[in-house]
Amino acid sequence: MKRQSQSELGKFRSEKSKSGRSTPDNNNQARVVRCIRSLPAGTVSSYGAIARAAGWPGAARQVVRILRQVRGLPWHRVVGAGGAIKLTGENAAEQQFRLRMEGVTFRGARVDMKVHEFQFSKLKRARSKN
DNA sequence: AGGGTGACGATCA
DNA sequence: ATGATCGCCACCC
Repeated sequence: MKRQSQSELGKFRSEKSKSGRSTPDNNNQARVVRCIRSLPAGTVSSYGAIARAAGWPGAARQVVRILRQVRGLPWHRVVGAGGAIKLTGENAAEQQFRLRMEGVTFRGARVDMKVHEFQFSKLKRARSKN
């Protein structure tokens, strides 16, 4: 079912990118960076959620790329969907450590999203008339 | 141009 | 919970 949403997003994106793609992905990158920097300590968000919040749905993998190249970002506050730590080995351990240091709690191996997932303002959708 | 690659995401067996 | 698939995106040969 939601499988379809991915292809639909794809269409939406490609059409839109064909018409309004004046700036490659610099703008997107800038927005993604802002979203990541806006994450308060003790909260987390997912790659996909960041992408959507930045108005770039479906670009979870790009979020990762940005996360890797832009230094100084609170990278540990970005996890996989459902709160999964996607890094491996030492890196995963460090991310978990950093999160715990900020008071983030886990449910098994995943971050307790119910409690720590940052809610990006969804005014875009909410403000149908404002 | 064509194919491979990821700190991804959703589904299904 | 785990692994396989398939879709998606920009990069990098």
